[in-house]
Amino acid sequence: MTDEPTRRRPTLDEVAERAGVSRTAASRVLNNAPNVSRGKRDAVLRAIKELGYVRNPTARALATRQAGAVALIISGEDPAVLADPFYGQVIAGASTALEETDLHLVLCLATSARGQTRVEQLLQTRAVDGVMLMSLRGDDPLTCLALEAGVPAVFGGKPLHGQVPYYVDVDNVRGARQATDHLISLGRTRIATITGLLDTDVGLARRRGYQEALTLAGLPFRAEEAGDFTERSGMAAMEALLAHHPDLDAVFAANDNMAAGALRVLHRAGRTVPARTAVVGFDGLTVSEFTEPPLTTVHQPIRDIGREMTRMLLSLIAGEKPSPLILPTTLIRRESA
Amino acid sequence: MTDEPTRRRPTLDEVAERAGVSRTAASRVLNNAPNVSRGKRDAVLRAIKELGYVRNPTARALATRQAGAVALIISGEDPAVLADPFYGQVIAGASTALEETDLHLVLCLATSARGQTRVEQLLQTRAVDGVMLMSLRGDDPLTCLALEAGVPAVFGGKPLHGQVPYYVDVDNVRGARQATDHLISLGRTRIATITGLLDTDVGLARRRGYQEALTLAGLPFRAEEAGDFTERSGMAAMEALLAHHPDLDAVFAANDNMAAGALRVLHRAGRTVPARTAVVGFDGLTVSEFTEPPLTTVHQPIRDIGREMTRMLLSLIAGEKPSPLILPTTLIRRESA
DNA sequence: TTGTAAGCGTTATCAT
DNA sequence: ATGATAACGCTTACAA
Repeated sequence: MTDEPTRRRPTLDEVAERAGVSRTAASRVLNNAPNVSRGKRDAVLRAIKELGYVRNPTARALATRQAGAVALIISGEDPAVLADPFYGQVIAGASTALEETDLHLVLCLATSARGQTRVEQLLQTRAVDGVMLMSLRGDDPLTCLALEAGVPAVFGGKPLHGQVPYYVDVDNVRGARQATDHLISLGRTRIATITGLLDTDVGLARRRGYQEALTLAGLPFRAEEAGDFTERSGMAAMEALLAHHPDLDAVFAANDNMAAGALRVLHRAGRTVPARTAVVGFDGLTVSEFTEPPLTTVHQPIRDIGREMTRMLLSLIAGEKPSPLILPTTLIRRESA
Repeated sequence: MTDEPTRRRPTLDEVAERAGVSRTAASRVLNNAPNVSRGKRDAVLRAIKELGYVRNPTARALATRQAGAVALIISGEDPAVLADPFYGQVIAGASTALEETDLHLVLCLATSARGQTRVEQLLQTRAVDGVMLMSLRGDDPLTCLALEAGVPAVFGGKPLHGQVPYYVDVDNVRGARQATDHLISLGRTRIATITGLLDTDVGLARRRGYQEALTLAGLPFRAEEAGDFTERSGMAAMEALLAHHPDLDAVFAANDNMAAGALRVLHRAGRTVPARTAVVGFDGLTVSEFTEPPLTTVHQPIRDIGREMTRMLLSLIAGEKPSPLILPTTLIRRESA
């Protein structure tokens, strides 16, 4: 019972010796290879138990040339991006998917010069068996770096420029149209939008969905203000919209955070929601249930995005050629529109 | 310019050969050891550049017996814990602190049986050089496992049972008292609380702070309802409180999420905030700025918690004996109380 | 300052 | 089925 604080842990050789077999045989048992007799297998298993052997993952990694880990790389201007609960969901999805395997998840924030550098090193040294990349901005050098590094890479959301072979995305254009169409079906005719970052595919796609819906409905009114997906930017954008277009009767915000910011501004401006101004968000985060009023929003299956990115990456690592995946969005009607 | 898809990468031996020195010398340059002549160093550096050498972290790890990574382990019932933006902040803090080093961050969710098992393996195989553990429940086996595994471990928040030598925490009792005292100073006398999980130290400590404040103020009124830190539980708790104590005039919720849930219920019940019922939360998450009305809350420096846990772990890994750290909380006055 | 040689703890190859 | 033997790519005494 008295465990030494740091006793050297047994090696496979010691297990083999104790079991009276070769190290090779012991290794075979560990990797449950077929070609090992019942007797020896049992002996090895017993020795492992008696010695409390655990295999050294690093040595294994060196010999197999597999890192035993994949990375989730989150880009952005600022570590504060993680304040967005969106990422937590992606991480949860990825993490759950990895539980089936024996791969670890390493998390990288490429949100500073130093962070970028470290990600580059990660890619070049092949410290992981594959990478998932999220929230890349338009000209993010990471896109190329990842592609050129030759490690399996899947993207969360299409990067803005260039083609990437493997990605998981949602149909942002369609989602934005669902949102806008809903507002139109409510009889709104002066619908504004708070866009996301316009140097990202999501930002652009959601704006396009908004524009298409209006065009198809033959509505001439247009009013756009750019945000950056944060609540604060949503407030600023809403203030600007109100200043320039006091006659607007609805707003489509490109995500829930910005919609929440917009709601505050509308409230302070004394404009009732939805009576005077209807609001629709995008994401379906928990926050959208607890704004006042609760937000009508376009739900995207965020956990699934993380899960599917991971599965796609595993498939890629296994040498397959998976197809890109587009997940569906659904409109959730609550009280804000 | 035509890079082969998978060309074998040069080894240190090849660099050494090219530079016309021993592998040992090359290794010394890499680890910028002092004992290597200017001339050889330059030659090695040049060879590295010409060959595009990057050192293999796995081999290095095997030789140095250091994994080159630390883990952040998040416990809980359900991967959904990550929906709480709280963790994103901790991760951001940890990640930023690690940028200074060459350690990677591996993220583990011990939120399922499988997840628990994998964490155990992580600990036993020493796949990381140290671990940070968060949100441990009262009898979480992880506490002991981590302690017994003999890997450097720092806890985020004191575990409920037993003593742990290294942890970073905030003064939850004091924070809760700040909140409750504030309500008292507002003239409220029938102050209820929505507690957090009562098998965690945070949950208990914040309840204690609430109780102490009332006792010191000589207020007899008590009304408690337990939540689990989620918005939904905050709603349920608020409903129960309203049912049993319709005369309450203030609520201290043990975190912002639950406070947000409470606000919704109060609103639906037609009780104005703060006029009829004042509300104070805890955390100071972004969400607290965008509830209606914005939440008065006890801010805790979440990013700093992540950062300090990391620093403490690094210090521990370096063989030092850091002292536990208690970070301060501050009351942020907004409109809800 | 420099290099030789011996690890680090596995897995993979190839006879037997 | 079995076991030597040679990788895997780096660090680190120890000796010169």
